[in-house]
Amino acid sequence: MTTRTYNPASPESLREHAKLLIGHSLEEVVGKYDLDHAANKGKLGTLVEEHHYQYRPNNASDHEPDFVEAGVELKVTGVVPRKGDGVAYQAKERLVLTMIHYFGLVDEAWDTSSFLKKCRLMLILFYLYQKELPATQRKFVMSPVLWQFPEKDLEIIRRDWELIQQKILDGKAHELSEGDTFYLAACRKGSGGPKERLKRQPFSDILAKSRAFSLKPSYVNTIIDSTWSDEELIGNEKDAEKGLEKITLEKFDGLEGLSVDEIAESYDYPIAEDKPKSYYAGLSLRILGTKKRWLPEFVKAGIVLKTIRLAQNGSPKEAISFPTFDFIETSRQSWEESVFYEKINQKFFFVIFQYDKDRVLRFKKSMFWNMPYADRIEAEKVWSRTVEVISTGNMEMLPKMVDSNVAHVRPHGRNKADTLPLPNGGSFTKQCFWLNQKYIKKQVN
DNA sequence: GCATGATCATGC
DNA sequence: GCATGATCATGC
Repeated sequence: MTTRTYNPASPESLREHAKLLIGHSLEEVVGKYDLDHAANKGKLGTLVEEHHYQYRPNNASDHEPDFVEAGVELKVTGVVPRKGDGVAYQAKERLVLTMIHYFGLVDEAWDTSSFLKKCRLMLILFYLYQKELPATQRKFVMSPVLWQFPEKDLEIIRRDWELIQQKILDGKAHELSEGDTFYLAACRKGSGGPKERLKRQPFSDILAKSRAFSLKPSYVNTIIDSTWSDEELIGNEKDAEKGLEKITLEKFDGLEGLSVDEIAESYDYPIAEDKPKSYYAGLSLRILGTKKRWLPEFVKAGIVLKTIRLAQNGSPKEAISFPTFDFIETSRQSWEESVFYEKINQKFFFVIFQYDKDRVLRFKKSMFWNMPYADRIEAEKVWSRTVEVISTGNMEMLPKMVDSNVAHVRPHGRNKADTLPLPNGGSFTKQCFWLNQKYIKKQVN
């Protein structure tokens, strides 16, 4: 028998008990011996529950929170030093909440959903991710957070949940993507690779990858930030009921056909003769109601704002580029580990302008977009070919625009001399993935 | 006119 | 100084 020094029915007491871990690894607190003999060596969260709380993890965990009496679900997640300042932390990855059961989910209603039952109130512990250390030796950092979704966020999460459910009802579980939704995402969960066992879905014979509900990394960062301040977000609860998507699109109502200068004037945005590269993004943000260089709601949802200028014939002036990739790292990664994969699974918000016959740039429309399933498959092919080319070293064989109707690879450095090493010891001009202009044209029209 | 290659501009 | 987003330049 163990003596508990906390009250398992009190969320606040559970949080206080978690604080004892700060600055230590689990091994330091409960001893190595116990962990070596742990029945479940898999998940750090489970180990914390078993050994730090001495609480027997429930087995029907998909339907009830870990600490049943307190209604608290325990989550343990990795953070890394934030780029730039190195002082604060940021999420290492998405926070996986609970598995998606394709057959069960379709019969659920949001209010009584197993997701909500389980995740309404979460105690989130953060550890410093260090690759070289086993999980039980990683140190806990930051104050544990007792997280209850604000009403405004919960409304958006409900929509996300319903959208995922709808896709399964439509027999499209295999087409799910993290870019479908805003805060809550259906992330890949499972072994991956050739050994993976695909899942059956209720309304189609096509097998689907195993997925889990997760909070996007961007949302996890918002939770992390909340440990420093209680930021008041713009907007209000009434807005949230309409959904982030609708609110955003409504901001652009009535602007169709107006010239950039006319819009700038009515939004008190500087009218510039020589427009800097970031001009249209800045104007779009102003229309969305912020003077900042980003929109908190978009940051939280991981939505990427892109401005697109179309020529009179409807073709975008430019292709869309992604970050430069490291040849060596890319050649070692799996598709799902790749940055390109991550990027094309994001949700985008396009603000589209078009030049008229007098070469005046006018607002055309705005739209949310995420890459359709078939095109993600095509993008994977382009990526695979790229990996192949890197490994053979025949760099002139990199996929070009004519090789795919979705994406291609092109230089992306300071200049030709700006290179990165190749696995074979040579080096080559920095490259990145691009979405084809024609493809973008098709998607926005 | 378009595909491809090359480079610029900005913010962190 | 560099990553990223944006844009220019060329040759077919």
